[in-house]
Amino acid sequence: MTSNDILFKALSDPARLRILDFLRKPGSDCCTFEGKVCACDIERELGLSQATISHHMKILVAAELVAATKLGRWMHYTIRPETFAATAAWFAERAAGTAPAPRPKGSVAA
Amino acid sequence: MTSNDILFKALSDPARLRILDFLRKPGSDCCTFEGKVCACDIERELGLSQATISHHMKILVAAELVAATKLGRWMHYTIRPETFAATAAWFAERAAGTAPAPRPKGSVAA
DNA sequence: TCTATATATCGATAGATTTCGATATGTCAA
DNA sequence: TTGACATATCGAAATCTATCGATATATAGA
Repeated sequence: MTSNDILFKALSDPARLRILDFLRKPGSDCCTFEGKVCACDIERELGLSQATISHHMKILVAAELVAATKLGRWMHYTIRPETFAATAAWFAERAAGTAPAPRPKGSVAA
Repeated sequence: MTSNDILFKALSDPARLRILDFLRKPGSDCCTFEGKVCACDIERELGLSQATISHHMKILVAAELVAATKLGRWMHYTIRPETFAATAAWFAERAAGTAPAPRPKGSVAA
């Protein structure tokens, strides 16, 4: 599996897309603080079991879409903008029809 | 299923990613003509059965990643750059951390 | 240390997905 | 119309995935 395979597999589940959306605009309940969202918030937002949320977060972190930091008992999650930016470039490249190998540097249309 | 779900599911299979790559830089064999690739070329390139390729192409077309045109007995496939551009914007939006709803028009960082 | 809480892991199950061979459909050329 | 070829669809097998309850691990507080 390439890292692209891992990335797109991570994005290919509706629950995980909802999690990414929630990380962008979390509510002001519970442990959420300064855009850092804890797992229990996500669990309540999605209505899935704790085990399932833990599983999804592991996949999102492995795909480098989300960063995880442990604060005491809580895990706090945030979007990783670099990965989104790199993926935006991947799509922009293909939208522009340019081949990946023989491209002059700096020409990514992102 | 939203159209994003369909799109990301279409991208979440290694065989389909290889097909998208091949559509960008097809060889000069067989029916390939002016960047239009026929199903038999893809079949030979990937080493999968004809039924499997047909299945994958259906998914890529449904996700609007690929356009299909029938020429006589042959199906010719091409990348749909609009979809890649729109998806690039989707990622760029999230890389920039902007929310989708209350955003002034024209501020997408793509 | 003991208890409560937050998250991770395990094992199982239901449902989805990939893949194939077989067959159907559609199109061109005799 | 008939035969050959390209692609689509069908039905089945194997594998993968999402989900859960149960349990383990880790941390904070008493």
